Amino acid sequence: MSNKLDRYDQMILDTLQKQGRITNQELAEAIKLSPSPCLRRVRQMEEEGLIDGYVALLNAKKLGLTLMAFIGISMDKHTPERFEALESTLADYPEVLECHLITGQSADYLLKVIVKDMDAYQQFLLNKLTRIEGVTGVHTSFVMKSPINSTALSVT
Amino acid sequence: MSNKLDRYDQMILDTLQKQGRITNQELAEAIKLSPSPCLRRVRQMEEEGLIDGYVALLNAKKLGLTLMAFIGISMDKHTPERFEALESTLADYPEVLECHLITGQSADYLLKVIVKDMDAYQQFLLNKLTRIEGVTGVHTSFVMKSPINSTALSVT
DNA sequence: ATTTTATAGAAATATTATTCCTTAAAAATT
DNA sequence: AATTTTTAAGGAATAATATTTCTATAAAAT
Repeated sequence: MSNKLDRYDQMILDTLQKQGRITNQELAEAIKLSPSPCLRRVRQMEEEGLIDGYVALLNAKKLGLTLMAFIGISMDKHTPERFEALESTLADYPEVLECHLITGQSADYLLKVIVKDMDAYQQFLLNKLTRIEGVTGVHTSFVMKSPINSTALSVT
Repeated sequence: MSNKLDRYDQMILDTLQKQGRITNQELAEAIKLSPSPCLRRVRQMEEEGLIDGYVALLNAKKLGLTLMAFIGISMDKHTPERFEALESTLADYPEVLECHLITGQSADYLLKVIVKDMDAYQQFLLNKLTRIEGVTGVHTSFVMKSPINSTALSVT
């Protein structure tokens, strides 16, 4: 763990967050370093877990997934059993991209969900979400547009 | 646009959503196809825009970014000018990972924000968010934990 | 000033991507 | 049903890239 990121590391992370499949040679050129030390730095940050992984981002619309929603969920009891059961059930549903335990609302969880259309949403709600033990309330906010949708964190 | 994804395409997308930097040879092996047609398929889906791009996902905690929040924003007027001004202002703030225009709440926008700590959050709120023209209300939900946090869409 | 440590750069080698060509299978036409 | 057309797979050669190893250099510590 040789913490503290210098300029090179920051530029590497900035670049990889935008172009995850850039070649090491192009990356090295972009940050003005030769390929060997550039690759060494990348590998070390991967080792350290600073870089969690690499993923392809798909176009939801082109896949026919046109409806995104945020769903607030209220629970009857706030016991670990209830929470764990809900979390592991949701983990098996591909519609659920995110599940956050939150403060500050009547809701306990906030979900981000992507489905094909309103019909699929209804199915998800009726057949999956509301059938989970302990779920007492559900509040849906549909997404009309997402002017910002990034995965890039600030490394400075 | 030769739509309709066959099994090979689905497997490619599934794999690339998990391992965005897998080599073409390993990918080909994983889906039981030889490297040439495998690469052809990947390139075509990139061309079609089905694959939006590739990114490295960083570990927020290890970067010192320990606080995630969802923020509901209410606006005074629902005019295009107000919306555009807010959106372009927020686009310049690296703390803001997502911005969604939503239905179903008193809020008009839902933001996903990641900052270093509560102090940084307060700065963001006071110096940035609440200074934007037209913002009348702000409601924050802090994230305690995120048992599910994925970018992978279902391709079946 | 000298040793130690850390990191850059160069070059050789191994691996991978890419292109081009051939072949096979499926679809369409007669 | 046979033939043509289209589509996509597989193989092999080539180009590009990653990876390793070694050397040199610069910074830090003694």
